[in-house]
Amino acid sequence: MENVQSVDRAFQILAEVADEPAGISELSRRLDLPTSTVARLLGTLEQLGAVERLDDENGYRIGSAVAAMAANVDPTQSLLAVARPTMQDLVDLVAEAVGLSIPAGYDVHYIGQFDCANPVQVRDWTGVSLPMHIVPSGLVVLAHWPDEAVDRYLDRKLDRYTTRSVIRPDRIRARLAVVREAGFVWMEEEFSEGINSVAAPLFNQAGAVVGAVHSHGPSYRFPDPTLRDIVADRVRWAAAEISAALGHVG
Amino acid sequence: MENVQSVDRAFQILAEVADEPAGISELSRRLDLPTSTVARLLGTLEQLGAVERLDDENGYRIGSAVAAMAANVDPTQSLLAVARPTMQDLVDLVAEAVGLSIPAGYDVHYIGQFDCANPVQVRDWTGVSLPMHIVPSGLVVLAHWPDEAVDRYLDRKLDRYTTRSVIRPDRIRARLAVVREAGFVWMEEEFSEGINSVAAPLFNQAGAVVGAVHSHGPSYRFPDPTLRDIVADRVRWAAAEISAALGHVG
DNA sequence: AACCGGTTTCCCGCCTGATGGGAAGATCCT
DNA sequence: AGGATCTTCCCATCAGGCGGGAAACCGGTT
Repeated sequence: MENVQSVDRAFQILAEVADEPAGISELSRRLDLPTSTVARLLGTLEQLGAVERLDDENGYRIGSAVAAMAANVDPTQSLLAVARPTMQDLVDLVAEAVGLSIPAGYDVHYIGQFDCANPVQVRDWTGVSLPMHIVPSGLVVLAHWPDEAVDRYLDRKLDRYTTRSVIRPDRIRARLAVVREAGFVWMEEEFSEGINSVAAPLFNQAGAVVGAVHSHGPSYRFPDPTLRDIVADRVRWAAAEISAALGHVG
Repeated sequence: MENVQSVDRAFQILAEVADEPAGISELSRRLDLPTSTVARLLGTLEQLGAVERLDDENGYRIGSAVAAMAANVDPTQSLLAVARPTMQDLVDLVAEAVGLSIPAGYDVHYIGQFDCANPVQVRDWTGVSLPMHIVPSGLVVLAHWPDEAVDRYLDRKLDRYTTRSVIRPDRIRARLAVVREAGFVWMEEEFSEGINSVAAPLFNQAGAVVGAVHSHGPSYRFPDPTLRDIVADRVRWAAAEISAALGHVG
């Protein structure tokens, strides 16, 4: 399939400008296009509201028309798209599969997974929903809910998935306090025999928890006892990175 | 300034698809373009990730690449862009100036105003920040904060702006309960002599309050006593509309 | 199986309109 | 004032976008 050159180039420019604002000549250098071409395309994009001129210095930034269109994107896809680059980095950093999930009622819903190169790996849980107290992705979400909401969650029958599942409300509460403090949590074979997992929470611009990043692998090799803290740190780093991309500060 | 035709058309398509998903021939009819042209442009947009094919039926929806780029838009601009069409409708419905604000610490920050045709109008407050208890935009935000946060807010010196300003914590608390119930609030000359205002809260996809819509006008004519409830209803409608565009459900 | 209205995909010759070089203008340093 | 670096404008050239139309495709109906 052939592409329309000018549209292709317009989006190259848009992507570049979205990444960080720039002027005509800088873009022309970065994309290796004639300045006049970049100027013309930018002019068109500006008139469409896809880019806006910076008021202080000269240059362009991504415009509000893009935001207006993005409002109609499926929020799940949107989160995935924002998270993708960081998730891919994380796969390399922890050398195990990493996944993304969002809260859905009393469950966490797995919306994406990025696998590692290792031939032995945990199956892809994308599309599956699980109770929050059973998986670390759920626990980190729960840890940032208001007390009343947590009360409501715990005031129901809590399923056990393995012999190691923690289902006593008071013990879960104690865990939540620890999680809030640490910013991540490890869970070992509490959801399924043979799988360990670690997760950290994602926050949006308003400071609300909107999902979680996790990494999981077969318990015989994950986590390597000497790397336990390092892996957790990297997952937490990825979560912070994605939160920042969502507009979260601090 | 001349525009690049193909880029222009690509964005027409994108805007149309963002508004609601559609197939090639439908778009070609709506935009009055040859189907082959629409097909070619859509093909390019698809490859760029700007649109995605619907999996069930045939047709396209807005793609995640747009969301990824939109992540870097200034959130203020983004909210304004999403709200703009509704705000403009609201101006016509209430025949007074309407404005948009976001919470910023203990203040609300006015980020945009749309004026009415009337020659006598309230000045544009864009860029100004005011304490939450002084303006209805603030009160509706406060009404949806967790109790602890409200406690912290009220446990400070609360400024008075006019003789009618309400600054007693217990009276503010009582108001918040009413606001939570009603979904809007009127305030008359509590911020400035001669200005009345009504506001309703905006919620995002996660259900958190992210701002407010208000309408304000000179107290000698606004609100018309017989239209008081109707105006409030319309402001509430606009807020619901914008919240829906932000992904809020219910 | 053959038909049919709707779709999407593909092809290709035409000529528009995008392209890019270069000049002129603007802006900012030193 | 001069030079460096940017943006804006102009214009001849021809690449490449254009659109008509044919072919393939897809469900539903007889």
